[in-house]
Amino acid sequence: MTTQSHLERLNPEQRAAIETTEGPLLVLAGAGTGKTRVLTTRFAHILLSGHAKPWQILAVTFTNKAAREMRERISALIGEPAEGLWLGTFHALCARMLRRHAEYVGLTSGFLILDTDDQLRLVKQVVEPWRIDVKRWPLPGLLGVIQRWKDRGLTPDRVTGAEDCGYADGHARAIYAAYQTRLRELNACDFGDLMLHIVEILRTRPDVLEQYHRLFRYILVDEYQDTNTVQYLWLRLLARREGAPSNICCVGDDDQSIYSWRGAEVENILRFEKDFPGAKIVRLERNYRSTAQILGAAAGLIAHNDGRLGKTLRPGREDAQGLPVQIISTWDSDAEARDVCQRIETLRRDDHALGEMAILVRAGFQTRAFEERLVQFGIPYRIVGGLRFYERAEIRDALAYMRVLINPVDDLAFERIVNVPKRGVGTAALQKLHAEARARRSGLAEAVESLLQSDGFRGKSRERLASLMDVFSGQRRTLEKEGHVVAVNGLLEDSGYLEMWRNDTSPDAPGRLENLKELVRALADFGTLGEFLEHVSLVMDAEGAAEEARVSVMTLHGAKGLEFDTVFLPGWEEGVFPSQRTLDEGGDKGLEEERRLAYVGITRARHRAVILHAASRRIYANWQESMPSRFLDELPDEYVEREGETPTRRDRQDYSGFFSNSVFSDSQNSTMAPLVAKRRRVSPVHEDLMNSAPQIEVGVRVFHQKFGSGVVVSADRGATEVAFEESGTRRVMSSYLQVMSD
DNA sequence: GTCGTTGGCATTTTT
DNA sequence: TGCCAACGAC
Repeated sequence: MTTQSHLERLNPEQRAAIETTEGPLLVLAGAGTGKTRVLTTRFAHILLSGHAKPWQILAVTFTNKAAREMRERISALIGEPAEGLWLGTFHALCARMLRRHAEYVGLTSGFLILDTDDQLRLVKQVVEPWRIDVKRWPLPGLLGVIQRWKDRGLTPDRVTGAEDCGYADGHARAIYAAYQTRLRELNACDFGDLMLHIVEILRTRPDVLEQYHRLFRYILVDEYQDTNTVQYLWLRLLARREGAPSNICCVGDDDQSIYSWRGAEVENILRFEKDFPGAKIVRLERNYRSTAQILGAAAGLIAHNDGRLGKTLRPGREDAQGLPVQIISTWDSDAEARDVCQRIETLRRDDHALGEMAILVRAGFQTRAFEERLVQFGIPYRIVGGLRFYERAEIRDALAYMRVLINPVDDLAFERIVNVPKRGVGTAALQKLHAEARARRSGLAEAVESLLQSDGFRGKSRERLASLMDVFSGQRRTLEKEGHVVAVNGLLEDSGYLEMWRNDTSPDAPGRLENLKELVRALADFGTLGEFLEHVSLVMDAEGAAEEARVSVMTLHGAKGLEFDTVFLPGWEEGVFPSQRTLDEGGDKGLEEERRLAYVGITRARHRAVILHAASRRIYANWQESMPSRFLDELPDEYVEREGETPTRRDRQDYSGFFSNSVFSDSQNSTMAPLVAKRRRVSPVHEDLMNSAPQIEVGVRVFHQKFGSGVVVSADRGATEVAFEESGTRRVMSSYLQVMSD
């Protein structure tokens, strides 16, 4: 096996990114520039050229999917299974390290990893002495505050008073400390702790750090732009070795940083050269995915952001000429969905695979409209995202049963299942249980046994709880004798859990049973139940069933890293995209992140990108007028084609009042926009209309298709405020108003 | 303790 | 508009 063969068919930049093995290296990899290929080939290159043994390379990703893909591709390159590598997600790798040194942070190596439900249950307990008004300070928000601190590498003692920003009346820091104490008592970690604890250990135990410095000769990091502060600290601790070069290679794209709200710090990538002196930077700019038009449109858009490291995607393919990016204006969100479906239909007739089309939305609520239409059109689709496999209630329940099986003092799990199926244990009984457990200084399960003996339960609930405890002890014996698959089957059966779903008449019950079957099937792939649970808490994700011929509907965030022949990008309207909330909370930074999200969206497309916006959108209960997104104006004209145009911001002034006595009679039939005019090609008829249009002024009576008649309260450029008779005062676009002649 | 009703509410979510 | 959570009635 020669190294050379792997370096063939790489462009010079990719080659440089692979062959520059020594010293810090930042690979700025634009969308579709062969990032994964570089990462995996680099890994293989280091191995095959004898620079390091497999276990001396640390390779970090964010998602399990990325880790899996990398592992597979490395296997293919080196011609053997890639096992025993330090390759995985930040969290999985940290968990692995933490199991080795858990005692330094007051845990044992068998610590439990909590899911979000557990966290909530725990914080609920912890917060009690503070008598927090949970209406004002919802607990998930409190957990969010704590999580942000953990993202930044702040243990409770590192949180300053000023940081305690007032959530929960300034008690957040104290609650955080108490929460951490409880976790320790339970020998448990939440996700944030996996990073936080190991960083704390590396910070305070030079001997441990030294151990890893000797171990890891090379570090590879994927999606560096998405790292948060703890992750950055962890990498920096590991990479900066005394008297040796920092062989850290970070691959990322500052233009695709879209997770700041989860604690990601774009600054990490922007600062790379300062953090790692002598760093080299390689830019991958040749895009092998998209047509020149798509790249041009995306480049024009992202150029509006400041503070970029700077990178311009160039078409890398010969056949890169293609269609312009289409911008479609529609009357309302229904028409938008209909339009997309019709286009999908047309493409399908022309033999385009449905699996190669995607509808990428800004927010989850947008999917519903598409779902309905797709059903109506009979187009197979799948909603990607939503609840992942292990987040489903039945899976969590089953896992909780398993956790109690191998660990009778796992109170969080026990609390979850003690009354599922119903065993007559409500809040009162639960409180009694907690009291008993506290008194005996034992777990809840033991408290149940104790109360059963002392007649603490009556009637049916006594019977059922006794039976539950018997099932657990019985299946624990089975576990030893016949293994975990048999034991778990027995447990779920005898506890009545499966029966509960069989008796459930709701339409999703069969699906849930199917999921449970799937879960039990997966058990067999693991040697022990403990291994399985570890895997599940860190790694298990919905491995989508083989790529079917379905249109994908997902959020822009969810689409990162994917590509499709055709991408539909609906809802490009001010307030929706860019999202009003981001604008309010994040200001200019927020806007830039939204723009990056738009950039991510466009660059998912290989051949066709279709952007849509609607003039009127139903959000929850009511219709809202919406302006075209400013991003539409930022797309360079030479790469786009506008159709069914409503005025964009740029020409709103010219067009306002434009349609007074007209026009949009057949909004229902037409998937075209209400306005027939095409940009920059205003016909004489239209000009005529424009000139003769009565002015919309304050006090004028107007009519609006959706809101009926009303009186203009204020008029300002395109946006006009109208007091409607039926629906109150609203801001609407004046081009949708007809002036009523008295 | 369970069931039904009401009222608040509603981005993005790699682990 | 539709969902979930918290509360009140049996």
